Amino acid sequence: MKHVDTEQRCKRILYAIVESYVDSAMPVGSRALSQRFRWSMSPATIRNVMADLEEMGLITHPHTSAGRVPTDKGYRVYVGSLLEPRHLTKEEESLISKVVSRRYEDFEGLMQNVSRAIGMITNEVGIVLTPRLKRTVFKQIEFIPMDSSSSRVLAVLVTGSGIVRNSLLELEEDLTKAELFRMSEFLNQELEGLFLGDIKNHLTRRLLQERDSFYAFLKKAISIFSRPGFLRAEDKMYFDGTAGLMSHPEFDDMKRARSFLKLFEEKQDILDVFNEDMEAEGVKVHIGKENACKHIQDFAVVTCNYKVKDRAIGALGAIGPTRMEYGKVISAVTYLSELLGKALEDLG
Amino acid sequence: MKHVDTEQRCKRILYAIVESYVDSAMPVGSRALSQRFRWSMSPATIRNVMADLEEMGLITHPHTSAGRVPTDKGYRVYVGSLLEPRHLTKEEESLISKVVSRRYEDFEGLMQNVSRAIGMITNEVGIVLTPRLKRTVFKQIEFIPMDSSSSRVLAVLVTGSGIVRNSLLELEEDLTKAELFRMSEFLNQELEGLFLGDIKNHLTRRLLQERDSFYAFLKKAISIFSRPGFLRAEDKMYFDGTAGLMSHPEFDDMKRARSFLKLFEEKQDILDVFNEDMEAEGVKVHIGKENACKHIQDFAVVTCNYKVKDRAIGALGAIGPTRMEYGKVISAVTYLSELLGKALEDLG
DNA sequence: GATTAGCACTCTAACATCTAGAGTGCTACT
DNA sequence: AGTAGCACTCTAGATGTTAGAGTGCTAATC
Repeated sequence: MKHVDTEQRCKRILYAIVESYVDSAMPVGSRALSQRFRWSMSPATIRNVMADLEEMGLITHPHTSAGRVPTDKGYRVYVGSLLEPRHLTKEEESLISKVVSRRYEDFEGLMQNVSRAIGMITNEVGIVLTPRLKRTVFKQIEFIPMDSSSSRVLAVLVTGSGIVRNSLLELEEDLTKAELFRMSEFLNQELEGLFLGDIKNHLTRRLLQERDSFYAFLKKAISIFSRPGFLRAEDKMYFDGTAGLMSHPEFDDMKRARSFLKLFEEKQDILDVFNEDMEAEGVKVHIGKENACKHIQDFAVVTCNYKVKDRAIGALGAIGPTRMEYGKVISAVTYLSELLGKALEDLG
Repeated sequence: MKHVDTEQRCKRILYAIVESYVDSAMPVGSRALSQRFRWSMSPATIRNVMADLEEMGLITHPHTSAGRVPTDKGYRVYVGSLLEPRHLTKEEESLISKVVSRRYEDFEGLMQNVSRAIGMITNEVGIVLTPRLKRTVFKQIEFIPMDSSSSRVLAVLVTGSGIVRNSLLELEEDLTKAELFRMSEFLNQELEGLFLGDIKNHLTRRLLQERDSFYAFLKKAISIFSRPGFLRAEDKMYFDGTAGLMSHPEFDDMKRARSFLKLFEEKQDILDVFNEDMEAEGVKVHIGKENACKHIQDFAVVTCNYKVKDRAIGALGAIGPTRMEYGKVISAVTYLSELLGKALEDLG
């Protein structure tokens, strides 16, 4: 008997529906699909399969006589088990290397350009989060007194990834210039190569072994690193491609366009998704209702962390309508996370 | 005879047309206007005046039987001679002080919040340019060697407005730590209070008076300030309110929305307008075709410079459809330019 | 039993037609 | 000069119609 594996066929058809819908944004009918398979199945057969898929909740009807559209769950299956991995084409890679010059001038520019590259390749909005300070390694710290009394001091912190962070300290206890100098010398020697997130613990452990005058000195050091906002608050997010996204037909409805743009003004919702994903390995995809935040539930988010010296220190990705070219987006995000990691390593 | 000054009447009617159209986005008819004037003029009279205004090029018809709409020129007359200055309401001021806390934490946040405040008050996109470095005064410079050989040095420049600018220098000539220290000491004493833009000239003048070993030293100092990108390239632009803007009916056409968003991705066109206006005094308004850049010709831009110690150092403003509440926008932009100036002075 | 052809049915998008109403410009009257 | 009246124009919205794409079901076929 010529009995084809029905499960196999279901998959092929779901695959075709997603691809076709992603491509054209039009509901997919049985006839068109049959053509796509070079008439190896009749429209009627396909209709039967479609009815099954609908039963399973993988596709829907907008209305009785329209074609089928994938549901969030449908996309999920597509991404999870149907989509074969692909790589970027040579053209895409060369486009990226044109936008993200290996020889970056400044840190901000690098972030901006990576987000732009993602946006350009995927036609969705590209997003890059700055490295979490706590996950980068300490390299150097210097104190610059801003007035004669040394009560206002500018701390300049340099990390292994070449990030430079300024922080204005208003010190209650007066420190003489000499003391400040001693402080930086001590810290630079003591903390070399430590992760910024581990510094406070390290110093506290050190404290337990010491006493006398050095004890007070260490206390001061710890208080500096304990200042609120000294290591935090650098959750900066770069994004690019909002204009390009407006060409998608899903934004013909202004209300959606507006709520989408609002995401980028409030930022927090997006940051939450990326921060959460930073822990896990590799590419993560959140489709529609899978998102915890309800403002994002109309959209899909693809994220990936990027690493320096095998340690995940930040995240990047893309966001757009659930109807997106997942294959392309995933490969772009993967590629650029590696690129960014390497770029930051060079800088270190 | 009861003959009213016709010029006066023209003005009143143009004024009413603009106000009404700005408010409702609907072409204004003679009947509605007559009502607005409590029937002190008949629709027919108003029609005659309207015909005159159209002759003068201040208003137009979208089509034969539609009401009138102001032209760019009409808005220009309205802004130039009809609009009486207004101030922000108490509510608006308190909204601003909620968004822009007088006690800002960081420079970036201040910029971001000012642009947000403009956006929220005006319902257009608020824009703030960072202070031009060259126009701020020198306060302090320090050099931090990044490796033992001192060939890579991080220069930290602090200005009078509290801006801190980092710049990684790759020095060809090796400078010993001692030399670097001498250099910063010398510069800090020599340049105190100078505008950054004047530094190179100042040092060069100084050079002519000196000779011997100090000559070479000065040469090195000059070369540092001559590095491309050391004082430039900080043309950063903050903006906020793109989401709010999408509620304007003029963006129902996605193509316009897209071209508008593109302005903020390319940035340069907007920067040009603001940079140009920074020289002139007070608020500047560019309406539609008045803009040199053709991508902006569908929109209106309101700009104002902001000052620290009576010197214009940066610019801020708003951008939106030509149909905007010019009175409100102008007062918001004025108010916030003063606020920002003061905030930066406090920081200095 | 799996697949397909055929058919009746449904729904939408696109087009054409019509109408009410708002607005105009002109002319003649006050 | 200002106004009322009137014929005319144009659009937005309502209504009606149709072609086409798509479905689901049943019966025939492999």
